[in-house]
Amino acid sequence: MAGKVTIQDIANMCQVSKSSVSRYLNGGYVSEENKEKIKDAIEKTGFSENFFAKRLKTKKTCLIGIVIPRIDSVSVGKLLNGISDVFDANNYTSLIQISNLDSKKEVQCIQSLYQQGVDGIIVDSCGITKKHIEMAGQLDIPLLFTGQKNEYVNYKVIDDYAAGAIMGKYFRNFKHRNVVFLGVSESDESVGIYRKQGFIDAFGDAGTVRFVETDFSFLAAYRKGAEVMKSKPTAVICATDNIALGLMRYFNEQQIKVPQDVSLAGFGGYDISSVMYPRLTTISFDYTLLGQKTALSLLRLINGEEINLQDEIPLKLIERDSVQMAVNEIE
Amino acid sequence: MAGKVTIQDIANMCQVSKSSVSRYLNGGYVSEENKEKIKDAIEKTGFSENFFAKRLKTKKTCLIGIVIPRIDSVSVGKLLNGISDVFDANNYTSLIQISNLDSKKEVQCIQSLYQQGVDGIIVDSCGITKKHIEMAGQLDIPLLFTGQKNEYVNYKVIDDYAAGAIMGKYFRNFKHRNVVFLGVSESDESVGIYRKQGFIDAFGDAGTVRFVETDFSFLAAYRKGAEVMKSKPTAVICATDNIALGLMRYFNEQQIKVPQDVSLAGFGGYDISSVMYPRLTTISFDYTLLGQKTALSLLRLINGEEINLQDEIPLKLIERDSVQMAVNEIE
DNA sequence: CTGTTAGCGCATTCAC
DNA sequence: GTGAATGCGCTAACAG
Repeated sequence: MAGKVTIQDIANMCQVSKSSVSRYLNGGYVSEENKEKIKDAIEKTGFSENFFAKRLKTKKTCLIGIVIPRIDSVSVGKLLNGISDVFDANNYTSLIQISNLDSKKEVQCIQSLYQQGVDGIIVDSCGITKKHIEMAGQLDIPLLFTGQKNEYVNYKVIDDYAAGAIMGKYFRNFKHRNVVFLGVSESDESVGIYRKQGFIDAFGDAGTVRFVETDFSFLAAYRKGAEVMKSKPTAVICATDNIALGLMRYFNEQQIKVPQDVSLAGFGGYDISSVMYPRLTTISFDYTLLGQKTALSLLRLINGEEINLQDEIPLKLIERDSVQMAVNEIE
Repeated sequence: MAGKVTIQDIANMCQVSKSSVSRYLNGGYVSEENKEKIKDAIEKTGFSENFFAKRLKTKKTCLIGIVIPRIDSVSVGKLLNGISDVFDANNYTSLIQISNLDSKKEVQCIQSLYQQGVDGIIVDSCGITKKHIEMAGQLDIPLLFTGQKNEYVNYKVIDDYAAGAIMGKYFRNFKHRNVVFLGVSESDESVGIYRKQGFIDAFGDAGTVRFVETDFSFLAAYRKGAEVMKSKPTAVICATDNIALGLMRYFNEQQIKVPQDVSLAGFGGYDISSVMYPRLTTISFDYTLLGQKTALSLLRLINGEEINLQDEIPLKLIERDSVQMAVNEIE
């Protein structure tokens, strides 16, 4: 029965004009006396304002669009948590659309969100194409990317190159000379290129890095086990914790001991990596913080302010039990 | 620059009235000639209708509210996937709110969603309180619960009792006589009561079932390891795969072999359970299907149709490597 | 401090 | 078939 009462109704009840009610609602000048009356009437009727009318009038929709690649991913979950922390606090509601890791669908989602009248859009992208850049230029609302970066658009990302570099230096110091980097396709620039390249550059001439390509799933990594071990590496660095987990299963089956027979490391710092056995050494990304910063930045953009693209998210190497000093063969 | 063009603008361009444009948009009578002109104008300008104005006018918002307990959970992710399958296909957009496993917040989310003018709400609840029931009665839009059930509200759930029963029968047949059920608090009726009770009833007088309480996190389960093993059970049944995973870490550390020393099983059928070593025997729930059915049911409710509460989701026991026949001590 | 007035963009009578 | 007129519920000048 609620929901049908309008500000006109409560204006009538209080013998005031609806302007006064509107002012009451929006913090304008209203006499104490009327304030009381209006407050009572609102409580009694259970009145709630009509968002559509309000938005139609004010142009500010207080709606944010978010495009994510998939929903069932730990990192996306944390990112979303961070984002909603900020938007909840600022009275924005978010419309979430799922691109299913499809770049084309991603563009469609942006379109659809735009049509819904959102004030701005966050895109957790899996690959920025020319089409994305084109849209970013055409739309009259701000677009902010995360997950991937590109010089022609606004973005807020993890510093994947730096993360790779930390890991590269770590394994170099641990005297590993023959390692495998189990990574993903370069179509995902962040993980496929920057993260890998950071590792390679920092590892430098310490030894050889062989690259094996897989995707983000447990299963694919598990299946790559034999190929990974072909070169008898002393360590395997996986582009994500998930990948490490899949490989771990292969190791278990083959009775390959971690870290005695081979060291293993990942990226991500998911909860799961601390509950595996052995616990996985990894670089943790604070996706929740990334989400918060991304949301904050979008808000700035919406208000016409500038944002700082270089404001990076802290990275932390979490040393656990899956890596040991290499026992180098006599050469 | 797009987004500002209204039906009035394109009406002017075509020398027709905006009524005609509106008719064109909504499939009313328009002459072929005008149809063409309007179509061209729309394409040229990139016109898109203002959702708020439309919704203000038509009352149908085509918006659905969804309340979930957390975002970073596999089951919630799958559920959401199923839900969005259906809503995407029916041109509904969803507003998602996160309750953080807090019953009070859940009610607030429902309120907030209602105020946003959604046509209906799906609540993936972690506990239905009197407040929930009260709201369900007051609101003039349909409310559909999932995750938890209650005789006073509409719901669509997994049959947790049946799932527990399948597991109970399984362990009974496998001759286990001294087992531990590592479950969660009864405040979560579905998992805490029905799932457990189903197990106990089906296991029956085959032996003793000791109950140990934990929460849904890996870590808590890991910490309960010692308490779980105190009674030297031949099998541990965990209320979720996550819980099994946490316990597994304890077993690994303690050199307790699964399934040789103790059998282990979970509920959920998450991907992760197939990549653990040993692979976890579990009961898989099709959360995606549940999501689809839930969404479909809400649509029916919105259209004033009846829904079938008893239409259950299929359950499947997935036998893998973590359970073996009990080697019973001579008695 | 308050009421009156005028739209926001659209769908929908109702005459033509 | 089409256009003019009306109002959805609300905010924002504007004069009082």
